[in-house]
Amino acid sequence: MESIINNLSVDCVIFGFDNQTLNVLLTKRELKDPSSGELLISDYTLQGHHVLVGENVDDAAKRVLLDKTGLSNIYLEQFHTFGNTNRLQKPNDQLWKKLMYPMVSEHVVSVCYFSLVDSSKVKPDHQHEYTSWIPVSDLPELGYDHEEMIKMALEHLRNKIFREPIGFELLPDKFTLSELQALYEAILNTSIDRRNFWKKVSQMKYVIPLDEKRKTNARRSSQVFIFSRDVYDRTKKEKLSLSY
Amino acid sequence: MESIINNLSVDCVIFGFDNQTLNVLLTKRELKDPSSGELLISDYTLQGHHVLVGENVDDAAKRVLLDKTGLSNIYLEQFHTFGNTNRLQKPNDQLWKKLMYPMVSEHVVSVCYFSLVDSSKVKPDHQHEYTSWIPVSDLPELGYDHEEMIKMALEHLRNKIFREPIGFELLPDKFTLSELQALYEAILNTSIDRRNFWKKVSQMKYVIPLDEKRKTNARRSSQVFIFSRDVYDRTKKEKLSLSY
DNA sequence: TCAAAAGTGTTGACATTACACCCATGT
DNA sequence: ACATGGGTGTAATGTCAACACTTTTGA
Repeated sequence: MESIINNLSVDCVIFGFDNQTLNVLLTKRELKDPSSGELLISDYTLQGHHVLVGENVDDAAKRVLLDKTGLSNIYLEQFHTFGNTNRLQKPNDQLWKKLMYPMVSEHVVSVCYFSLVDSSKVKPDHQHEYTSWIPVSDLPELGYDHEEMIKMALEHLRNKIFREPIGFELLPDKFTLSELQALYEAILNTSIDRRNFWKKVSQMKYVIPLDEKRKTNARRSSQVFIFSRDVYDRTKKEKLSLSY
Repeated sequence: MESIINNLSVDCVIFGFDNQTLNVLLTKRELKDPSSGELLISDYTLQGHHVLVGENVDDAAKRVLLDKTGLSNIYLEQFHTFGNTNRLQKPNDQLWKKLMYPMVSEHVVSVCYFSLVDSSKVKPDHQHEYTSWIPVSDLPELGYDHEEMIKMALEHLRNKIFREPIGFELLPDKFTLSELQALYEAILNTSIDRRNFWKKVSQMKYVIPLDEKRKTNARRSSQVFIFSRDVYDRTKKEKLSLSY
């Protein structure tokens, strides 16, 4: 086993979308008193781990993502580093540390990433008993400063989704406009006019209609689209060159 | 002297504006061969230091800022953490480390901040011989990954200045619209129509005209404005509540 | 046939851009 | 008097939000 860097960790806020709600992947943390069976700790945490000796911090995040979802090459972006000395000082966290990780530093700095995955691609064997998708609108009690992390990640996601086409990372390759709209509505926690949304998206040349229809729960079957990063990158460059 | 955390540092990209160009505060790093007098190292670095044991990372950045500019309570925002294992491996950096900081870790992770200051407020005694304002458009050779840091900080600044009133942090409390416009033009590296700029700014209720004029180099004397964060925060809240 | 979601078009409000013009004043 | 930057207005264009209407098809 490779050795860890004692005072340095990464945490990943992994977002997924299930056609209805925006979820985050959390792991249940439970601790029972061995004699009485009393539940001493019962809360949730993000997916995280210490950085290994000789490992790039970004690679540590990729490793955590691969370990917990079985996925690589997916959207992953560092958004903030949490470095307060008191971030591990809540009673639950102190108890957990004392019993499970006694040699870890008292001041662990955590570099935090957010990730967007098509949750249908997360392999079932990685969704084991302690890890599950939880709606961001209904967060349970969280360990450490992980609630703050999720809130901040969500804020980042909301800001970024206006300017960059990252929403598609949360959907299957092929999607309908209703699905895309439901995604935006879930992330922004608002409702969007269907017709204006259609108009806006149809102007985006990088959202490409296929010669394919799909029957959803609607009466009428709906057009299927894909997102093309190639087209996006090209049209984006044009835009930039025009503004100069 | 307090002890440092071996593998953790902060770096500050401190921006200043001198009515003409956007500058960054850099420190000259020189090393001469004691016998031959040959210049072994001659480049620049950002303002940085290791985090101290028991210190919040944000506080370390504030400390660096206070040490290097004499200022506190100024705009400071974390924007990225640089954690690659190879970030200190350039020949200059290895040589410098070997001679000056032999016991520091080979893998130092640096949390990077950007700061906006009114450069007229930076105390002269802090601008000692090795520290000076350098135009961002004409960067010298930089140590470590500090060029990448400055580039990324500038990118952040450019994105953020559209959405939040942070430009004012770079100006004296009282300013004219020409000064404000010159600032935007310097940051965005573009030219803005004077009349449209005026219109846009006069719609911002948090940019308040004073009963005061100032003679600049223009024939006519120009109106003086101040920025009110109070008004901004209040009108911002209204906006948010309307959008729901 | 009718309810429900897919798809299309029109309009007015508002913001952005590109200009033309006058004002005050130091040289 | 005139050049220079300060200050004001107006028309064209583009973007965004609100809303009416038609199409398809399962129940």
